Amino acid sequence: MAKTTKEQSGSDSRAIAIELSAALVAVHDEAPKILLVRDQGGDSATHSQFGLPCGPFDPVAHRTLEEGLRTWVGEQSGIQLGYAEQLYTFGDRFRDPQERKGGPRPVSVGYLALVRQTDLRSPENADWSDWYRHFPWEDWRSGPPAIVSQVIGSELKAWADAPDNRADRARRRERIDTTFGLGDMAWDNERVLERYELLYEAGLIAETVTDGRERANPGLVQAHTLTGAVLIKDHRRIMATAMGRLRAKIKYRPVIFELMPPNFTLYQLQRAAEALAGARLHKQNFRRLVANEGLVEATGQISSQTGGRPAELFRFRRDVVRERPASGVRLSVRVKPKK
Amino acid sequence: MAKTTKEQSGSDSRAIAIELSAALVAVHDEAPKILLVRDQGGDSATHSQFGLPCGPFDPVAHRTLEEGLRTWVGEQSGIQLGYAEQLYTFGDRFRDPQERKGGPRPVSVGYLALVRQTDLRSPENADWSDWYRHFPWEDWRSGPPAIVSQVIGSELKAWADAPDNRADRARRRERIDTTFGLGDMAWDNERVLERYELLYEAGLIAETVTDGRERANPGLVQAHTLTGAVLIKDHRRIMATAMGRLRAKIKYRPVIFELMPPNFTLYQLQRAAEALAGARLHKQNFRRLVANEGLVEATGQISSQTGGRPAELFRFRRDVVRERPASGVRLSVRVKPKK
DNA sequence: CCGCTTATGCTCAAAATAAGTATAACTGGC
DNA sequence: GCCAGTTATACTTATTTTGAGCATAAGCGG
Repeated sequence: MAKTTKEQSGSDSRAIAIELSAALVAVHDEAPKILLVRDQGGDSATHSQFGLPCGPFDPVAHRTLEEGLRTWVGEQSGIQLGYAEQLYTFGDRFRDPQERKGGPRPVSVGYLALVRQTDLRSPENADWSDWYRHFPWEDWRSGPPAIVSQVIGSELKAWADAPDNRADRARRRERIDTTFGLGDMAWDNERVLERYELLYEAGLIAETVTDGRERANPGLVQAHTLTGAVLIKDHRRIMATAMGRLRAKIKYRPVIFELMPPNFTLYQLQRAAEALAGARLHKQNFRRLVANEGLVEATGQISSQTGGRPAELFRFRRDVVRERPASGVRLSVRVKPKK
Repeated sequence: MAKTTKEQSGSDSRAIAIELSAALVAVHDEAPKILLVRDQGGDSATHSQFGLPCGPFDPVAHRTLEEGLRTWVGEQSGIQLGYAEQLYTFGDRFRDPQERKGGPRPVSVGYLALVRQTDLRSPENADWSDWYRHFPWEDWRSGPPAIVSQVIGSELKAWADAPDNRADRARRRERIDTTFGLGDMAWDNERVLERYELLYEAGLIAETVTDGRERANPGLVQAHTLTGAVLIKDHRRIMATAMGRLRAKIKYRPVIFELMPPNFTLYQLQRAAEALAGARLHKQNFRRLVANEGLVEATGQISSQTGGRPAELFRFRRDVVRERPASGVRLSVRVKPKK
């Protein structure tokens, strides 16, 4: 063959490799889950063995990018994807440490996919991991997470005070306030990626180190273990993108039903919404909203698994997609815990 | 070199070429504009010579995808991009007719970029073209466009009636109603891509033919000239994606100011919003909205170019990005023309 | 000064939202 | 069987946001 070993191993600096990667999201036991697969050999740089299901795009076998993605996910997890949407294409230099060793430039097309509770098996070499294990600062369901006030807050302040230039310090402080909802700013649950990137720049998560960036604050070695479980390569960034997109999307499209079983109580639905949003919702208003939008219809069946008064089971009204294309679960996020 | 001619010319069926393409949008004279560049040689399949500025991604020269895009746009149009965001990555087989002749699989990362009126020069080999020349059915500023009622409506009906299967016919009718806002459905100005794709499938636009798909209705040869000006390859699809995204985004992020000069009257701002949205807005409510959101501040200057009472000039308040990160020009689209 | 145009301030009703109160219907413990 | 605890569901109330329009202000050309 004309192909040289050099090219096959991808050490041609002009080489590009397109990878397809998927953030598979499900909700189980009131917790949002993401599917991780064990990487063969692991990524010595991040000390992580887990990453998102992914594989190279094959222009011969794959008619579309999405088809390729479905194939890889099926192969690696045994799951036949339902809902999937393209998220973002990641192409920054050195996304993958392998590139420094002469590997090809890795360009990754990331997808968000939603998996129904009922399709939730744990396949070989794959596991459903709690979202918030990787982003502990994103879960505000029982008030401001401890990690924000205890670790992130003070360490970010140190980072903000580091520059010699007064204006730079002000800019950093401002950015911290907006992304983390400090001062008189409100916490915006959609800014997942911005928060991740801020922590990255501030050197508060493990990826900063493994990517060979200068650490802002050298005293933080174990802080990494506090700031969430790491994935290989930049997969945690992809995950942050997926999370932000999903939190935004459930507000204006009825995608949350892609995660629910066929029949559910309104409270189960609310729990799922809360799990994704990372915040509590007002129960009565939530059900009024869902009802008024015509998103669900009663089945007549009753569930007595609730622990209190039995609840009626509902199902998603597929018609709404037709009737009111732009409906979703607009949630008024309440950040303060119930007293 | 180990590279074979075969590989260099890209006729290896496993080859992939990443292209970066940009939809540069501006507003001028109350019309939305998009920058088109002349393609060397033209695209014989579509009989179009124009397309979006684009170029191959170079993993050596380009540190990020966006950087590569900025380089190409600068080279082809002389414009230094300001605001730019990634849109979507297009990778379907045969996006580019060249692929049938053994060319590499073209994967294109599309961007939406906003250009300020003041930066609006017409560069060599490039031209600002009216959006609605390519999507005549999208402009509802003076009521339902003639093309929808006269051509598209009836032709789509024919397409819907074509299948033998009753259920298929119903599905098609339903889809037409939702995407084009017929029946009791409302016109949703964001569904630009869905409308484009429906017309594509129905064989009502030139791309259907050039892509080698079966034509649903062979009597439509000149209808193509009615259904908007074509671009090379799938660039009109990228443009539809950009348009839809922009229409959605101005409602919740203050991106519209990326298109405005530093100082403007509120009516100029409204005109720009209307040009993008393709619909008229209620004037008093628009200014109340903009004022209440704190998006603008008065400059004290007065413009007497208005043709009536002089208007005060305003400027964008950059602070809002900090204070209210999620604000935009929420526009209640009024589709019916003023009587 | 008149008729035309656009700017701007203000009102008013309808709808949507946020935050409750009140009551209903189940469970388990005794 | 009754009570405390738990969840479900109906309804109320105040506030805010929207959609639509009236009225007046301030320029222009004649």
